This record gives sequence, structure tokens and C-alpha cells, in this order.
Amino acid sequence: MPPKYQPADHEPRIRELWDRAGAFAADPRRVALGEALPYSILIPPPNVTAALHLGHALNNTLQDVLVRARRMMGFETLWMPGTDHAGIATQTVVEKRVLAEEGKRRTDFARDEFVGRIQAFKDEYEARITHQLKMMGCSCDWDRQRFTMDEVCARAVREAFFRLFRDGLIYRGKRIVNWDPVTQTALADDEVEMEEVEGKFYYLRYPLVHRPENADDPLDAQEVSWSELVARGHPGAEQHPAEEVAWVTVATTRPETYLGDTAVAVNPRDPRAGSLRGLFVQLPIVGRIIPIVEDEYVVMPAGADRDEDEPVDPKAKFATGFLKVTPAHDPNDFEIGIRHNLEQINVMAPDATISDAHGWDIAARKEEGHIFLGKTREAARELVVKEFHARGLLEEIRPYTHSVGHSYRSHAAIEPYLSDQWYVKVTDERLRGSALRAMHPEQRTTRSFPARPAHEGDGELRFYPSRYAKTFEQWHEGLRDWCISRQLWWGHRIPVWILDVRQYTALHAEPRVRSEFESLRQLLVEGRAVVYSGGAAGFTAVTAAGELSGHDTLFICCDDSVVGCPLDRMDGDGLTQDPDVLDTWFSSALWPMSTMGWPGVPEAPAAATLCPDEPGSVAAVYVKRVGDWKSFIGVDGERSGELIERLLSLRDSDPARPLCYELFSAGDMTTPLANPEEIQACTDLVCAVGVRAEGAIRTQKFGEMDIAAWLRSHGFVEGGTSLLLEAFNPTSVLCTAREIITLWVSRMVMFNRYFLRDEGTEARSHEGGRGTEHRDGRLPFRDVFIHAMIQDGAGQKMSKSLGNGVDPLDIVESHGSDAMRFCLVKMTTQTQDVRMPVDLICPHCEKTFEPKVAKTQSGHTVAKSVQECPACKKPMVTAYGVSQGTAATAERPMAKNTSAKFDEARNFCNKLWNASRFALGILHAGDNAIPQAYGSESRATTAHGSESRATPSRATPSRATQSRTPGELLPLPDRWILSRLVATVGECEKALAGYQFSSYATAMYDFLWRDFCDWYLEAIKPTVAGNPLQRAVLAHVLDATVRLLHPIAPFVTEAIWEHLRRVETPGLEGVALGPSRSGALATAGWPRVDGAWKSEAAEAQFERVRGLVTAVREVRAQHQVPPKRRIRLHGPDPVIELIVLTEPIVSALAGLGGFTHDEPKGPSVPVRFEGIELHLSDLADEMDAGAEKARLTKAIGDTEKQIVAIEKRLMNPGYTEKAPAHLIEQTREQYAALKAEAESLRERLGRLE
RNA sequence: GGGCGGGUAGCUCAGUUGGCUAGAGCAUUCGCUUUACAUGCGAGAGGUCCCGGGUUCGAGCCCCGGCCUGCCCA
Repeated sequence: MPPKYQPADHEPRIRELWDRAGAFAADPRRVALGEALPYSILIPPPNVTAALHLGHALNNTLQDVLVRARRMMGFETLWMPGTDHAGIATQTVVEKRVLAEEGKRRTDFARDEFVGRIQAFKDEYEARITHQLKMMGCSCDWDRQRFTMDEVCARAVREAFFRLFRDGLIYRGKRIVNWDPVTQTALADDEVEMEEVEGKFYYLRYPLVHRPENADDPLDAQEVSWSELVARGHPGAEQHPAEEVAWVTVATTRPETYLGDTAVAVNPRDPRAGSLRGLFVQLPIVGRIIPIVEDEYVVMPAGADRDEDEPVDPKAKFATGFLKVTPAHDPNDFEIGIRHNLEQINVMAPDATISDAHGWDIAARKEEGHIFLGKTREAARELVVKEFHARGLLEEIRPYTHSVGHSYRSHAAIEPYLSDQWYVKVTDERLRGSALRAMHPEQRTTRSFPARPAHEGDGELRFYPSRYAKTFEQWHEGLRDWCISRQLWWGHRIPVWILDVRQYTALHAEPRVRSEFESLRQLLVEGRAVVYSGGAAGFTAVTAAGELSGHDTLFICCDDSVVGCPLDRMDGDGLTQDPDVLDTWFSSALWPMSTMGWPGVPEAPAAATLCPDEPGSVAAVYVKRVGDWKSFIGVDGERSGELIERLLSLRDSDPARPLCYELFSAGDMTTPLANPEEIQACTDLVCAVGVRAEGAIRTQKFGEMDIAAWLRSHGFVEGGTSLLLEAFNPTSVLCTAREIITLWVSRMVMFNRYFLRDEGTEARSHEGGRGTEHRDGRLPFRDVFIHAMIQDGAGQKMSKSLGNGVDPLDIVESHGSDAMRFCLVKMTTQTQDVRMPVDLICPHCEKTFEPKVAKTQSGHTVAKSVQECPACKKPMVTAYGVSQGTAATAERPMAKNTSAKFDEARNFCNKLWNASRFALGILHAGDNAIPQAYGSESRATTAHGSESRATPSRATPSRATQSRTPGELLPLPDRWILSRLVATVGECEKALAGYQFSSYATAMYDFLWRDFCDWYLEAIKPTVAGNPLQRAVLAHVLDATVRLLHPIAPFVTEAIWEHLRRVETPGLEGVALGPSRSGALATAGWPRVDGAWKSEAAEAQFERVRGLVTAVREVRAQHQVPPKRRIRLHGPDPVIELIVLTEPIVSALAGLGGFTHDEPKGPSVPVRFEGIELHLSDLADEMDAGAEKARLTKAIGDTEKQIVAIEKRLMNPGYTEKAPAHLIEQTREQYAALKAEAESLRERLGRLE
């Protein structure tokens, strides 16, 4: 073993070792058979938008620690890896890339073509992310890796959508979106950039009118005069001419939206509100008469009657107290509109010009305003202002700077735009309620929710740290329906077909169309299709008995079983699939289920149908719709040609016959198609494959292959209920970051509980089971651990957009994977986010230096794009520079990052390496020729004790008779380190159970470095070579340590264990080190150390030794005694006894040449130990009296200070009366000791003077 | 505006039922190539625990108020 641990020399070999051993593969059958308890974690799938940064490294390291520990503890573990398609983010990144590289826009491509581009990008980044995770040592079950747009996941999405649709939990409705009128697409909130704009507040007067007698005739309005308002008690009305028409003034920055006003709102606390109650205003020019409503949202003007402690809204300076309400063009107004049931009038076309064709039907409403039509927002604004001015209704214009959302792509101002979107009704009790009921009772606040009979999963969801339960609870209490449609191309297409009834009617005569619709009608009758109408009457279900005609537009969603639905065949016959895609979180919400094979295919054929001779040999059934025979055998595609060839070969010519398969008609899955005629005539074939073995097997023709994985990659879906789902869902814990609680945790809980419930008592109905009891299903996970965020050196969150993310591979390269992991684990405390100051490594000369920083326009601190090495003066590009488009070149390569933060952990790994190197040297050199072979396996068996264990006669203390203390015959350091080991195992297990990662790492750090290296190894050095018993303890303690540390630092521990497992020593009773399933440490047993090894006596005695050694060392350092000089200790018998008893430890560690109870004859220095005065002599050839005096004077001062503090405490009657007796006693003892010490010091000083 | 954190040594952070002289790593001072490790060993110096009040015999910790700072949701 080399004297330094160089991670790069070991990590690749060890990754390969794990891979070969299949160490991370989960076997659900062991769980099903009750052989092992399950422990499972789902990776929060990283977005394929970019490579992982340190935040991901933290997230995944913590998961790996949990999984590796449980794997060693004997659980059957599954860590499910995968990635997320991240709809909008990924599409945007690819759009930017294509524009930059080819100058093309998305709209220059066909949809499929562009999606192909994104797919290629996804493949690139998925591979990169997977590589990063593997380099970090993540022990995922890589064979099961998923992507949210895999066919398996896509099927789960379609199935979930159908069920929600069927159960009335999905609807279509209007909502305000961030509309980019230039690119004509909706944007997510985080794609909107806020920009300061020099705008204006316009003050418009709206005349007051009475309730119109004839609602249809705007001209019929009765004006309200100021005198009327005086009579109604309107404050200030008397200042206006009595007979003139009264008005209210609204303030707005967007006058053009007045065309869509449907109310004027006033705060109910406004003193004017009462006098206006029941009155209306009439919009100038347009003539529309709209009500005055009262709403708390309205900002009161500054100076109006208001509560003293109410903070002043900056807008109040500009407010008039009257707010024009435009529900179709302002999100806040939209909310007010909902509260007061106001009309929503959209006055703009998608390009943001004023239009009467998108919701504002001027003619039908008998309104005016044609002069505005076709004008842009800006032109319309000018014209509105001009017209109001001309009518004397423009009161004032005041400059106003405010921030306005702009499209990050077109930079056009965002138009809040009302559009049709799909929603999940998460506010329904079946969803929101299930999430709240899932909460652990201890983490709920006092607020109660409807009582329910307890269901599976109720009250089992726990957050760590617990404060995050509040975030979860509050989110659900204020929940709003979830908008799931996105106007994107990259994502799961919404599985709804829209039927234009007029077009259908026109085609209705065609027999083909009629027949297709007949089959649709049939599905409707069977409950396999669900239809909603989206006419003026709102979004309502069309029951099976209802007619498909009689509506304008129908929305159809079809059960997506393997049987399939006819909708996609009807494209163009008046039917089109909704062009939008689902919100990414919809598929993410299904992650705990989709990755484990949900929903399976309930109607898939039974194993007996596929393989009547030997149905028991079939491990799983996979099915796929394959269309007609021609497409299946591959006339139109090589891929399926290869498929059929393999299926045939594996079924018929392979002697192992690892699979069986049959073809079925989609309409009948009970009987396979018997003859070629039937098969060739069928247009909707289903291929069902029975697989006889899970995992990789050897086949005759294709070598090693995993048949199940191969089928899945060809779009086959597992039939029946998935074994994986049953074994590993609910998962054990979800590890994630704060902001994910609302985005993801919430939705997974709701969906998992909704879809994985016992539907036995619930009738399938369009009413969503109304009238029948709803049962909540099981949780996706029981624990949620929320970890910190990693910030850069300036305290900013690491993010892709800021370009301040650090690639974990950089750190793996500079410090090694283990050091990175150990550091991340150690910094994971329960509270704070962590700062990570980052340095650069010069790519030319490899010098590490602090980068020069710059401020961005947004006020962020970033490393400058191009840096110059302070040593070699050569240039380089930073990650930030690359993210901003500065390309790396040969002369100006990219600089890698590193951070001194990781040094501590790197040193720690090296320390472990060297301690092991030392121990292994001793273990190899010593005479370990024990009759019994002693390897990892034998260590496990001997640990449990048996007579045949041949150990040296005086060696392993027999614990057969309980009267003997374990290890009574062991030397002190060995008894002490074993006692410390017991405590450390306990600390680690407790920390793991409570997600206290930092405590776990700290416990290991202190044990390994402070106890094992600093004291234990030093203490046994003089004797271990000649004592096989000590060597056994050394081997066991080191082995246990390496195992305990493995979850955090898997590589270095594995590298050490490669050597350690070959060391043979006698067994040690009470220390169980279980064998490895795979031969690697990764699957070896977690150390079990009998609590009997815990010894207060050993710890106390060793503490005395340590105290004595430290006391001597202090004197040596103060007197500058050369390290090699042996000195003499003079002390009373109790101290000499201690030294003799533990010999040669004190002598070796304190550098004693001798010890005696005789008084020193020559010059000596006194030293206090346990209140006794000892003397050290032979420190030097002569003494420096001056230095000694100075030292004594300082010591007296320190002691006096402590005495004063303790005296104060003891003089306080409150303390002596109320504090616990043992504490007081302790204080008194301490006081006496300090007094004696001070006396002694003074005496010595006196002697010197 | 609502919610949740943080403010402890020069820096980064621990401090889990209130009780030893408030700890660790880095940096720093002194001394060491002591045969596992200089990515090391031994010994030190360094703190108004943000401020103010309260509860208590006793507060870094609990309560109230304030200042600074970060995040999430509106």
C-alpha cells in the first residue's frame, strides 16, 4: 500500500467491482418471500437540462449513505435512479442552442422533428448525469433506471389522466397565463423577467349611473348627480356642482384594458363605499354598465382613514381607492372577478391587438369601440387617453416607475391573457384531504380536518426536520386547483381528443367515420371512454346514455389499456388530440408508481395461458400492442424484425427456453390466436411474453442478456400487479430540498394515495364515487428528509442560470469522491444552508487560486468569465464564462473548480488509509498462524461463538460464564477502544435513524482520528507486535470502523477492505462482522458490537492515562524539551501504580525514561495531576528560572479567575438551595481542588524567588 | 403581506431536554522529518455567543421586543 491515498488509483477499479458483483440490484422476490425487509428510495429525478452540480451531489450522497447503511444492515434495498424530462426548461435550452448554432427557431421545424432534437439533447445529458452519479459512487440499481418519458412512465401518465378524468377530478377552465404575444405562447412564472419600466399612472373618470332598467340597452342608463351622492352621505360630494354627473376616478397604468372592465372595486372600509353601494358606472365610449363591488384587495388612498399600525402600501400614494376590474387581463382582477362572479371579457387577439373576436362581441353586446379594433396595445393606450381627454374624463397623468414582466425570449411585455387550460381538482377532498390526513399526528397543528375512518397510510407521513411539516400543511390548506396544461412540444401530450361536432356532422355520412364513432360509442357504454362537453354550459360530463351530438365541442379521454382506443385512428375525422402537453410535475407526481411498473396491465394473459405446461416457471408477463402482423414481423421496420427474430429464437431454438410468447387479438386476451390466418387477419395484435428468469442470463444465440430489460426497452409493459411496486412502494424516505415540498412531495402524496387505494368498496362512476365512501391509499414514502441548499462563496444559491454551479466531477478529481461525500455529509446539519467558497485550478500549471469576481446586472456576484492564473499568467475560461457563451479553446481552456472546504475530508480519508496501512503492516508481520482460517466469513461465525473456535489459550476471553467481564484479560487500550466502538456504533445508528448526517460523520471522524489513531494505535505500538490478542482486537476494530464508514466513504473503505478481509486473526466474541453477499464491502454486514464491551471502568482508567500523558506533554512543550529526550517522573504511589499497571503506555506516550516514588534529587518541575503534585526531572541540562516564573504567574492568574467564579456560585444561597445536590457537591470538590492548586502554584513560585 | 431559517473564534460551522473553563476544521503562534500519515505529530493563543428586556439559583439555549441577513409562498 502506498503512503498516500490517491483516489484516482482506486475508484475506477472499485466501481467495476461493484458492477461485476451486481451489488446494487434489488430483488423484490426476497421481500415478497419475507426473507428481508425492504428499504427503498426514489431518486428525485434530475432534470436533463444540464449536468449535476454540488447541490445534486449533496442530495444524492445523502441518499446513498442511507441506502448503503441499510444494505449492510440486511435490508433488501432499492435505490431507483432516473431523470426528468423537465418540459419547459429543456425545450427552452434546446431552442436556445438550435438558434445559436443554426439560426433556426422552433417554428422552423415540424413538431416531431423538433421533439427529435430535444430527444437527442436528453440522451446526451442523461448519459452525462448517469456518469456523474456513478463517479460519485451512487449505489443505484442501474438496470432499473427510468426517464419520465419512457413508455412505461408515459403509460402511467395516460392511465392516471384517464382515471382522474373519469372520476371528475380533471376539468377544463379559463385562467390567466403569462402570454408572450410575439412568440404566442404561455410562459411559466420563472420565464418572466421583471424589468423596471418608466410608466405612467392615468387617472380616468367613470360616470356613475343607476341600475339600468333595461339591461340590454346601455343607452337607458340613469345618470347619478353629485347632489344625489350628497344625499347618500358621500364624503366630499358637496364640493362638486350639484347637478353635474358624478364620477369615480380609477388609477391605471394600462388604460387600454378598460375595454374589458366588468366592475369597479372599492375597499369596504373606504368611507365612500357605503354611499356607492348599489350604484353602477358606465364605461365611456363603450357604454357598458358595470357594477361597483366591495373588495378588501383594493388599496386605500394614502391619507384615507386607516389603521394606525397598517403599513403604507407604496401604491397607496397613487391610489384613488377605486380599482377598475379587468378579469381577463389582470391576474388580481381575475381573482376579484371570481369572488364577485364578474364577467370576463377578453379584448385582445393572441398577438395582443385589440379585437372583438376573442371574447368581446361588440355587436352582440350593442357596445361601441370600433375605433380601437386592430390597434396594438400601445396605440390603443394612446387612443384611449386621447378620447378620455377629449371628453374631459382624463383627470391626471403621473409618472410611475414599476416593474413589468417581459418575456425572457422575445423581451416583449407579458400580456396576462385568459386562456383555456386543463386543471386537476386537487382541492377535492379525495386529493387535498388525503394529503392532510397523511400527516403524522405529532406534526399537525391544532387545526382539524374532517374526521375519517383511518385508512392505510393515514398519519404516517413525517418530515425531518419537523418544521417542514408546516410548509406542507399550509400549502394544502391554501391549495388551488392545479393547472396542468402547457403550450409546449416537449412533454406528455395531453391524452384528450377534441371533437369538433360540426366537422363530425359533415363527415357523418361516410361509413368509415360512422363505424369508428360506433366503436367510440361502445367504449363509452363500457366505461372505457369518458366524454365531457365544453360548450357554453361549462365543462360537464356526458354520460354513457347521453348523445354525442347536441354539443359544439366534446372532450374525450379513453382508457389506455393494452387494448387501446380508436381515437388516434380518427384523427382528421373531426377529432384532434389536444396539442398541449402536461406539466412536468404531473409525470413526476407518478414517479413512485411509474418507475415500479404501475399500472401494469390488469387484463394481461395469465402465465397458464402462455405456457400451459409449466405456468409456475413464468416469473413475469410482458405485453405490447403491436398493430398488425406485417408491422410486427418488421416489414416496415428493422427494429421489430429483430424483435420477432429474438423472440422466436429464445422460445424455440434456445435449449434454456427462457421465454414463451403468444399473440392475441386486442379484443380477447383469454385465448391466443391459433393459426396464421387468424393472426394475419387481425389488425390489432397484442404480443404477450412470459419471462422465466429475472436479471441477466446466458442465452444460446445472444450471449448474456436481461430479457425483461430488453423487452421493456422495446415498449413491453409488465402485466398484472408489479412485484416491484408491491415490494418497494411505499418507499422508505424521500430526500429533497425545501422548494420541492410544494411542487413535488405534495403531488406524489396525493397521487400515490389516490391511485394505490383499495377500490373494493367504490363503484366506478362518472360522479367520482360520490355517495360511496372514498378510501385513501398508501403513501409514496413515510419519511421526508429536507436538506440544506448549497450556496456559493457569496451566499448565492448554486444554479444553472447563474452559472455558479460546481461540477461534482471537478471535486472528485481534486479531492476524490469520498472526500467530497464526507464533506457534504458533515455539513448537513439540521438548520442552515451552507456556503461553499470556490477556487479555480489553473489548467496550465495546476495552481489553485481564488477567482476574480464581478457583479452581474442582476446584482449577483460571479467569477469573471476569463481569468488569468496568478502564477503562470496564462488565461482560462470559468464555468460562468461558458454558461454565458464564452467558448473554451486550446489556448484558453476551461478552469476546473475546487474548494478548500474538502481538504479536511481528504485528509481524513488519507488518515484512515494510513492507519489501515499501519495496522495491516502489523497484522501481516505478526504471527497470525491460527489453526482456524480467519476471513470475513469466519469472522462472522466465530463472533457468535462456538467450541471449535481454536484460539490461543490465553487469548479470547471466554464469555460463557457471565460473571467475567468481557475482555478482562485484554490490555487497557483494547478494552477502551472496544468500549468506544460500542458507543460509536450507537451514535452512528442513532444519527442515521434520525437523519442527523452531520452527527454520523462527526462521530466517525472523532472515533477514527481522535480515539483510534491518536490514542489507541499509539498506545498499542509498543506491545501489539508480540500480542496476538491485541492484533485480533486491532483487526476487529479496524474492520468495524471501515464498515461503519463505508456508507459515507465507500471507495477508500472498499480499497482497505480488499486487504483487510484477507487478514486472519482469531475471532472476538461479541463483535459480529457479517460476511459479504457479493464479496465486496458494499454488501458486507453492518458491525454488531455487543453492549457488554461498553466499559465505564476501562474508559475511566484510560481517561486517567490520557490525563497524565497530556499533563506531562504540556510541561515538555512549555520547557521546550526535545521530543527524543527521555525524562523522569517522580510521584506518589497511586500515580506510580497507574503507570505500572498500564505500562508501557505512559512511558511511551509521555516520553518517560523512568518513574519513581522518590523525590527528585536535582532540578525538577512540578506538575499537577488529579490534585496530586508530581515532579519531572531530566528535562534539560539546566533550568530556565525566568521562563518558569512567568509560566507560574500566568497559571496562578488563571486559577484565581476560576476560583472567583466558583466562589460566587457557592456564595449564592439560591444555588446551594435549589440546584441538584450532585451538582453542588461537584462544585465544592472543584473549588477545593482549585484552591489547592493555587496554593501549590504560589508555593512553587515562592521557592523560585 | 404570510411562513420558515440564520446572526457563536479572523473564516466556515457544531453546540438535541438550561448546569464542567462554550467546541471542531481552516488560518495563526511555538516545537518536531518520532520508523502509518507533513493530506502528519505535540503544545498554545484567539469568543460582549447581534442588541435590549424578562423567566430562573443559573441562559449561547426558554419568553418578549428590536436590528441585520437568507429562503419559500403570495
